[in-house]
Amino acid sequence: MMEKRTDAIYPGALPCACANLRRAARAVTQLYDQELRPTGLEPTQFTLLMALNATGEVTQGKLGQRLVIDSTTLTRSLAPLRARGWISSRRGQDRRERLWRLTSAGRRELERAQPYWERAQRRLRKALGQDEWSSLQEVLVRVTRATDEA
Amino acid sequence: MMEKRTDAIYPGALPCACANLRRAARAVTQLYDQELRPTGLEPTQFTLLMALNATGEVTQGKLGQRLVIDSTTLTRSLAPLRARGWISSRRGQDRRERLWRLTSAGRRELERAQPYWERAQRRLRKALGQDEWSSLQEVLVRVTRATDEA
DNA sequence: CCACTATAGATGTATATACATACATATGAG
DNA sequence: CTCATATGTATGTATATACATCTATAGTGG
Repeated sequence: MMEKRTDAIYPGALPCACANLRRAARAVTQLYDQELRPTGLEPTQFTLLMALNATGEVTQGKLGQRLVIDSTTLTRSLAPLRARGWISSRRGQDRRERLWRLTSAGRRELERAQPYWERAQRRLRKALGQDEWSSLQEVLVRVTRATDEA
Repeated sequence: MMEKRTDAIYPGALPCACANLRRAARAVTQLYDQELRPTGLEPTQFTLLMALNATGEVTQGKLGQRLVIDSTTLTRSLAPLRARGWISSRRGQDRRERLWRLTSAGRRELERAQPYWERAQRRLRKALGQDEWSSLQEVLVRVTRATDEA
């Protein structure tokens, strides 16, 4: 179990932007993971269900672009969700493509998990304050876009 | 290989702060990984060398607190660095503890890799602009701290 | 139609990461 | 001092993640 960090080293800025970002991602992932625990969903799995719910049927490649996940990584990340019947796929007109969509069981699962996710969101937003929360979201989108132009 | 995202879906904000953060971390990690490739170091490995250089000799637990990495995760993440002779460890007064430090070979390795890391830093800073770069670093530190209080 | 080349995804392999649990050592109540 | 409990790390197991490479399919110039 991760120890509370408060009483020892209070994480200061790291000189490396990548290290800073990864560290924050670990910290926040742990918070969301904790809240989502009762649902049995990993944060990543919840994100995939939510993304498919938002996009509707979408190819593996486009889903990867939206989430900045290598499309070959998705081959494996999506497999357990399919195994549980929450998503399904079919071949597209272009038979190389795989089109994914949420099943109705998947939609129900997403709805079941949503309150736990909302609790995580509220918990972080409250600890951060509304202003920081907003600027976090904005700067993250800009960073994500910037890497594409860099 | 990750595809350029520009010409298809331009990553918009995700409703989930955790998903946003993880996505940005993936994007930025790929940029740093690309620049660090010639050195043979993974971004995480570079971060560990840099952190040990900054702290001097430190226990595994404290190192984990600083980087928000579970200390048992470090058991495995540090192993390859020790195998290559860049770090070494000894037992502390408290014999349960393991104290880690950079070797002189490790310091040389860090110096060798530094220019590549700096290239990555410059590349991201340039794409982001100085203001966004600064606010990124600040908000990330606050988020990391907030999870400890949340 | 045919040979090239390009693209979508699958598979092999490796690192990063956490949690549950196990083990060794420390520490405090008596 | 001695036992009960707490703490630091190691190990078993699982997910997340990427890249290199492979295969199947698509698109293109002749």
